[in-house]
Amino acid sequence: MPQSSDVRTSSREMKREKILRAAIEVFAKRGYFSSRMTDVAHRANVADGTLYLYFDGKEDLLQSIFDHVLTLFIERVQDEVEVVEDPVEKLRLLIRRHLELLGGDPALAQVLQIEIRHSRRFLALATRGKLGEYLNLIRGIIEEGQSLGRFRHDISAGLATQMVFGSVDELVMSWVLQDSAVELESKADPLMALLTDGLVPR
Amino acid sequence: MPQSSDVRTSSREMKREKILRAAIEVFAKRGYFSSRMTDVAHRANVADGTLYLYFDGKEDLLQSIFDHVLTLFIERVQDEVEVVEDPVEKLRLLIRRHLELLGGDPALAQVLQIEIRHSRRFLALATRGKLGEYLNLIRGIIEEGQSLGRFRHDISAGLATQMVFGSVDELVMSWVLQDSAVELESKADPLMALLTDGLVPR
Amino acid sequence: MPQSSDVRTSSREMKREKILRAAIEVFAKRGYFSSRMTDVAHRANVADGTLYLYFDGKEDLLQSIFDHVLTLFIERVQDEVEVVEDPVEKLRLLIRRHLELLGGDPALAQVLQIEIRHSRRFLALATRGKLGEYLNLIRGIIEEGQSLGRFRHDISAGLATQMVFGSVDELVMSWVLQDSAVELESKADPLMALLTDGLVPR
Amino acid sequence: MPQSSDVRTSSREMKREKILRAAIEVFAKRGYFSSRMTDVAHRANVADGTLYLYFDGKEDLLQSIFDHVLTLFIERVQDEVEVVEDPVEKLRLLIRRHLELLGGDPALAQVLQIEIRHSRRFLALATRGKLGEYLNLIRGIIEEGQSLGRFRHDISAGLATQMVFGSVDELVMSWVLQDSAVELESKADPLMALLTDGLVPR
DNA sequence: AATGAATGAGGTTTCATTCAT
DNA sequence: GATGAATGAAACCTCATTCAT
Repeated sequence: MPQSSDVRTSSREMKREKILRAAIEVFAKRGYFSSRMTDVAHRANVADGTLYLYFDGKEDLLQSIFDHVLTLFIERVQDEVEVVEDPVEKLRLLIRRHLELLGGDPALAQVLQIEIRHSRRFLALATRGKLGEYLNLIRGIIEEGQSLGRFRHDISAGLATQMVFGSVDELVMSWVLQDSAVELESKADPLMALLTDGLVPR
Repeated sequence: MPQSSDVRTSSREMKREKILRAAIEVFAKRGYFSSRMTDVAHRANVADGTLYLYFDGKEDLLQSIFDHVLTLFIERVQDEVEVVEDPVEKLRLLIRRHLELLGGDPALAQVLQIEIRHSRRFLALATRGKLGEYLNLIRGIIEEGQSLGRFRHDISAGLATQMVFGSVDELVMSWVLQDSAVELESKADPLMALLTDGLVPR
Repeated sequence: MPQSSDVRTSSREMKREKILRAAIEVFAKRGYFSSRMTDVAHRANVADGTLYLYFDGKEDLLQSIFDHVLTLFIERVQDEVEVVEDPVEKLRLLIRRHLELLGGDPALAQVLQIEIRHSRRFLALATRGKLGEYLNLIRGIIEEGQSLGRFRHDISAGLATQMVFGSVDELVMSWVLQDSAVELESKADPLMALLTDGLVPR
Repeated sequence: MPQSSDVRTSSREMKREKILRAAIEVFAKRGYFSSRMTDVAHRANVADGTLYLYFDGKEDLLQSIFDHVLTLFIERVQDEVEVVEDPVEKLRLLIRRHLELLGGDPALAQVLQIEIRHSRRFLALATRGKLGEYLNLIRGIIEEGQSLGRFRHDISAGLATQMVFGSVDELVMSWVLQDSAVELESKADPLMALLTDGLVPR
C-alpha cells in the first residue's frame, strides 16, 4: 500500500537532502572536478544510479546545493529583516547572518566560495537566479535606506550593492583560503562600520 | 654558432608570450576545462608538444597567465602610484588601472575572474603569491594613508584591504557575467567615492 | 534480488577469463607493446572501460595471464606427479606437460616466452611468485630423486633445476621463434634422455 | 684538411662505441622501454641528433649492442677453442667465457638477458643473425665431439645445443634476477659436469 | 524505487625522430 | 659533422551516465 503523498514527499525530500549534504562534503574535501559521483553516492549511502533519480547529473548537484542553501538562507533573512525598522540595522543583520552561515559550516563555505565558481555559464545562471534574488534583497535594503535618508542619495544603489556583497564575499573568500581559525562572525561589525562610514575620517 | 644569450632569451620569451596569449583567448572562449591543449597549440601556431617545452602542463599554463599578467600589472601600478602624493589619489589610480586592465581585455578578464578560480589549491597558492603582492600593495597605500591622516585610524588595514579588493573584484565579476557593454572604467570614481565616504550621509 | 554469490562469482570469473584469453591472443599477435587495450576489449567483446573493472591496467593484464596459466598448470602437474612413483618419471611427465601446454597453444607460448619478459621488475617478481613455485616443484622432484638414489648426489639441486628449466625453456623459445611446425611434445623424451644421461657416452 | 681515412674511421668507431656503452648503461638502469634517447645522448655526451648519425634509431641501438658484443665475443671464443684439442674442454671453455663475460659486466648482462628480449621480430632476427652464429659455434663443438667419440652419437646435436645454451642462459638469467652477489664464473665447472654426465648416477 | 555493472567518448602528455642552422 | 628546438602521432585510462534486473 502506497504511503500518503505527504509522507512520500517528505521521505523523498529527506533523501534529496542527504545526497545534497553528502555532495557538499565530498565537493568541499576533494574539489568539484576531482570528486566522483560514486564518492557522493558512497557518502550518501545510496547506489550510483540513485543519484540520477534525484538530480539530473553532477552539474545539477552543484547547482542544487547553491539553490537549496540560498533559498533557505534568503527566506530566513527576509523574515528576520522584515521585523527590523532601521535599514542600517537590516544590512548589519544580513551581513551577520551571511558570515554566520558560512563561518559555521566550512565545507559549505568551501563549496560556495570556490567549487561553484568554475564556469561562466553556471555563474551567469546563478546571478540571474538565486544569487540575483540575494543581491535584490541587499539592493532593496539600500534603496529603502536611501528613501528613509539613512543611506546617501547620491550613490548608485546597484554599485552600493556590489560593494556590500563584494566586501562580504571577499571576507569569506580570504577566510576560506587562509585563516579558518578566526571567527568569521566577529568581522561583521567592523565591516559594517567601514561600509557605512567609509575610509576617510569625518 | 649559438645566438647571443639576449637574443635567445628574448626569442624564447616571445614565444612564451605568444602561447600565453593564445591560452588566454582559448580559455576565455571555451572555459579552462573545456579547452584542449591542442586548441591552444593551434591558436599559438605551434605543435602540441611545443607547449610542454615552455610550460609544465595545462595547469601551469593557467597559473602562468595569472603570474605573468599580475607581475606586469603590479610593476606598472607600483611605478605609477609612487609619483602620486595623496594616498587617496593613489588608491583611486590603482582602482582605475585595475578596471582599465580588465575592461580593455575581456578575454583576460574572463580568465582571471572565472577560469582561474577553480581549485582551492590554486587559489591558496595564488593568494600567497602574486595576488598576495597585490593585496600588500593596496594595504600599503591604506596604511600610508592612515599614518598621514587621510584614512581613518580606527579601522583594520587588513579589513579595509579586503573591502577595497572585494568591491573592485565584485564589480569586475558582475561586468564579466552580465554587462560587458558598459565601460568598466567609468565605475572607478563612483566606487572610490563610496569607499572613501561610506554608505551613510555625513 | 541479487544472484547467489556462487553464480555471480562464476559469472565474474568467466568474464575475467574471456578477457584474459583475448589478451593472450592480441598480445601474441601484435606484441605486448604494440597491442592496444582497445584491441583486447574488442576481441573480448566488452567496452574498453570494462577491462578496468577486472584488471588494474595493461601491465596487470600481462601479469595476470602469467599467474592464471601457471596456477592452473602447477596444480595439474602437482596432482599428476603425485601418483607417479619414480622421480625420473615424474620429471619426464613434468617436461612433457610443459611442452604439451605450450606446444598446443602457440599464442600462449608466444606471450609466455616473449612478451612477458620485458621488464626486470616483472621478471623478478615472477621468479619470486608463480615461477618460483614452478621451480620449486622441479627442485622437489630432483631432491626426492637424490634421496632415493635415482639422481646423482654429487650435484647441486639448484643448479640441476636451472639446467632442467633452462633446457625446456630454451626448447620452447627456439620453437616459438623458428619452427612452430614441428611437434614440440616430441622433444620431451630426447631431452629427458640428454638430461639424465649427459652428453658424454657411458 | 681532412684526416686520413684510418684516423677518421677510428675516431668514428670510437664515438660509436661511446654511444653503445652509454646505451648499455642507460638501458640496464631504466629498462629499454623506459629509457629515452635523450638519456643515452646525455650519457654519451653528444646531442640527441648525433645518435642518428651513428644509428638508425632506438631499436637499431639495441640490436647493435647485441651484434657488437656478440661479434667480439664469438671471435674471441673461436680463437681460443681453436687451440684446444678436446671438444669437452672446448665446451667447458666456451661456457666459462660466457659466464665470465656477463658475470663481469652486470649492466651488459641485464641488457642481453632482459631488455633485448622484448619482441618476437627482434629475437627472430637475432637467432638468424649473431645468436645463430653463436649457436652454430656450440653445435660445431658438439658435432666435432660426436665424430671424435667424446660426445654420444645417439643424440640430436641440435637438441644438445639447445640444452647447453638453455642451461647457461638460464643460469645467467637467474643470476641477473636474483643473486648478483655470487660469482657467476664459479658455476661453469659444476654445470659442465651436469651437462656431460647427466642427472642419473652411472 | 533502487541497484551497480557496463559503457565508451575524450584528452593530456610523452618522446623518437627530423632538419634548419 | 654536430646541434637541439620543434614536431605530432598515438594510447591509456577515467568517470559521468545508462539501463537491465
